[in-house]
Amino acid sequence: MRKVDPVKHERKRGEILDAAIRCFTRDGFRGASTTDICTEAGISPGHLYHYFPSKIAIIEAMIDLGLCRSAERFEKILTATDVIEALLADIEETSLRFRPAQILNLDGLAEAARNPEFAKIIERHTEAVRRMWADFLRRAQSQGRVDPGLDPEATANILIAIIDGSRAMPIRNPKLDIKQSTAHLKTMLIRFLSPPEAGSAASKPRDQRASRPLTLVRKR
Amino acid sequence: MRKVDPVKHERKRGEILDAAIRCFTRDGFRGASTTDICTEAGISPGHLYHYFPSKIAIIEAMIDLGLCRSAERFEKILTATDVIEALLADIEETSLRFRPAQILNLDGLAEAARNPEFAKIIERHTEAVRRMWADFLRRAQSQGRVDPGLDPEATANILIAIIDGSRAMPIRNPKLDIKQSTAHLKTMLIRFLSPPEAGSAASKPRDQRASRPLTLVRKR
DNA sequence: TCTTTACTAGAGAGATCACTCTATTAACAT
DNA sequence: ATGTTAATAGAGTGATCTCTCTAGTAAAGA
Repeated sequence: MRKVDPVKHERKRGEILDAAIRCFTRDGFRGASTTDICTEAGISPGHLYHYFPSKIAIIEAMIDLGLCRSAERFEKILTATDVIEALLADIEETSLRFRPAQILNLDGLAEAARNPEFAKIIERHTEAVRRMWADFLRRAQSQGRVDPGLDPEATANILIAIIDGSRAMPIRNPKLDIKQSTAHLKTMLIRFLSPPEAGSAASKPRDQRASRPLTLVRKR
Repeated sequence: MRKVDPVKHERKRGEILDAAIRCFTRDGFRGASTTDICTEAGISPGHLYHYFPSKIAIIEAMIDLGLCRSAERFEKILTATDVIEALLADIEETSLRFRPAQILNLDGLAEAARNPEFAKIIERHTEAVRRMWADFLRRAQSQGRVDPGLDPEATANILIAIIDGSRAMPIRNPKLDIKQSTAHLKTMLIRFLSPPEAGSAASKPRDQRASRPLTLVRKR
């Protein structure tokens, strides 16, 4: 009897999934057809359905993969000491510059808005991310980096909303000045999150004072 | 010879458009078919194409209508004296509570991300809204209500991003506490926008001091 | 070596989509 | 009253979509 080789099987599945991600990024969940995915992956329809039971299964696998990756990214962020710099670096790299993240994020949210199964996945993911941010905020609060008067969960919600919103920025304005936008986001976050003691001077110095004691995590 | 009655024609067009909006809200731009729209409007396909040359034309008309309505909403906001309260009232009513706005906004952005024609429309709209917010911010700055150190255009971009992000919040978390979220958004906006002089006290008093001199615009 | 089963191809079924074409009815101008 | 054209219906067209079915090939265990 011949047995299925799990390693080979998983590798092939991964290849198909990558092709599918390219297609979905290019044309959207509804715009990309299984035929497109087959062409992109260089396989036949029968072959595709040997690895995935349906189109929605491909999308779900893709979302799971995306969630894994964003969790990994988050772990990396968590090693940083400064919430604001960490968040900004993440926003600039992933939200403002990385097109697929912008598109798939929007597509996923739009789909979740009308597909209950999809919504479940997004809600679960959001919950996980919120918990991570809230934990981090709590830690930052106990270290005096973040205003202890802010509710961590609600603040995490707002941070997530800011990330979502920044993903829409380059779409709304393709000529967006990313450096300037990042700088303004930084100002906003510092003023929002800093403990009140740090906010007692004039506008510009206030920003500096709030961010100086924190380590930078710029990736480049 | 019989002439077309522009009033009657426009009224019928409007009815069909309303039906289309309901369909697009329910199923998305790609998910809603012309057959669905016909059923919803109670007309035949031939009839639909008597009023609109194509499906994309219906969507464009819908977006134009949305832009008109958001411009109207904005005019109303502009009559308010306080940016922050005005923005918050708008966010709470339109973004956090009004489902169609959440869905159609996401769908429109997702479509714009891959359809250049669509992108043009969204970009034009965004530009108009940004100009409105920037004007308002400038006025608020000259009145000492908003930190004059903030660049109005860049700040407007961020406000738009916040609005976009808040529209995703109820989708990411259907059990969202809207009151609490509005309160946190308010804290964030006050700390972000207030002139530096207002930010010299402790956390809670700071919020109060920044918001007290401004007139409230609560709709209810 | 031989059998079994995974791997792979591709035709095509059945549904659905955006849209067209033809035909009928109804309202206005003369 | 009558001709002209708008308003409306609905069958149908060709394209495309997801997914199935049959069948051939290759590899691993007996």
